[in-house]
Amino acid sequence: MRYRKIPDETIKRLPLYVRHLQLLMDDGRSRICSNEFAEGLCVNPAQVRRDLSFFGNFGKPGVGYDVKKVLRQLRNILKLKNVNKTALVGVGDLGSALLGYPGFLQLNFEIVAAFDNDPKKIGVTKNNVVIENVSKLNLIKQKKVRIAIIAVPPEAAQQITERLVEVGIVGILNFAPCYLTVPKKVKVINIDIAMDIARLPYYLPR
Amino acid sequence: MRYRKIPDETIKRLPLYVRHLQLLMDDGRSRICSNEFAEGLCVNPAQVRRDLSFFGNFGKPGVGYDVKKVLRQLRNILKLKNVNKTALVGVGDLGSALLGYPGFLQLNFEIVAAFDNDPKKIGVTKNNVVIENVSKLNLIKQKKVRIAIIAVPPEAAQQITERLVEVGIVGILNFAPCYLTVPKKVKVINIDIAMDIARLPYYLPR
DNA sequence: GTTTGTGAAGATATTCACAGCT
DNA sequence: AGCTGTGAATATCTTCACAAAC
Repeated sequence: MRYRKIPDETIKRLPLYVRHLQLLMDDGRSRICSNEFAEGLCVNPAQVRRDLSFFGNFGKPGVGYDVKKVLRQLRNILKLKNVNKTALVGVGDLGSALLGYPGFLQLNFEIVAAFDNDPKKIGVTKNNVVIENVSKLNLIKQKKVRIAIIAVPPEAAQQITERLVEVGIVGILNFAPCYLTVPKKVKVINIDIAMDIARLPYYLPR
Repeated sequence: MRYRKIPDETIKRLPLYVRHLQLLMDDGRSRICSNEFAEGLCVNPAQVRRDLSFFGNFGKPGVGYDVKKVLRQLRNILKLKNVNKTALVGVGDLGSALLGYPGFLQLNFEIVAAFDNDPKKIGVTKNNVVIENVSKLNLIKQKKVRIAIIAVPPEAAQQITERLVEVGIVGILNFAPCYLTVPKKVKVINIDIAMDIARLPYYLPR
């Protein structure tokens, strides 16, 4: 394998591979070939082989891939081996749902701090996390949290973002329906639910 | 303009254009050129022009685009002009949040039916919608609903999907962390929150 | 002068197809 | 024989750059 820039599209698929490998392992499978693996994920087998080959020669010709080994490698590449401490800003309906979302824990993410500006919510404990006033975002620095989830209204999102960057956040999962401006070192991933549903009618018949 | 298959990537951007045009209109702008429009969305101006040109000659050389006209056209293309009646299956934390999500109404989506299998929830009214037993999915047929949001655990998602297709659903927004198998006529859009956060640590420094 | 719409070029991503390893 | 890893071919998407429209 020679060095090449790893495509973003590859990185997007790796978590899917991790989840599927986890299922295979739970099923007691120890080996898998690219054909069967790809079929389970509805992707092209060559795609799987190329994606994996960016990171090393994980497979054995004539045999396939060792489920456990590839799983370990991918977790390592994605930096999911150690707990990723995460802060949540905005504990409305969506934020509350995210606080209890089991998918995060499965991937080794832990929400260790939550913030809101509603006096009625501050001090309340939800899913073992005490909701703090947004004025106390400094707690993020103390707790050395580097990842934040933004679930506030769009008007507030940019200001919150800037304060999050100040206290050391370098990765943001943004649920607010707006574009965030951040320094180059900070990575933002946007989840814009309304934008996704908005293109659904286009594809429908009649 | 000659006919060409419209790229999926273009369709993904149209809802963003709709939202931005809405903001411009609320600001009282009546015209906009591709340069300024693109800047507001952090995309390339040529991209905007090409995206729009797939659907007709919306702009005037030397002048730009008429905000109102393009907004109307895009809403038309995306089939957002009439109310899109939507059913929600699964009224847990996430489902509840979606029931109250203002972004849907802004785009002309209305959740007209909600289903769950928890006896404690059935009969309860949330956001003006009565939660029904999942055994009553037939209501979807009666109400002529064509779009559904799935917010159930992954184990239940495929079975629910099949029943939804039986009662006439042709578009699905799937929040369950799994791949759904559907007939060709049915369009599925997946929102997999855990998969999005799972690639965030990869991009972080150190 | 300004800005569109688009052919052509460039960039990126996917898939084929097969040499080479087990 | 079975399967990987990958060069080459293909497909898809983005951006440039400019003639034509206003």
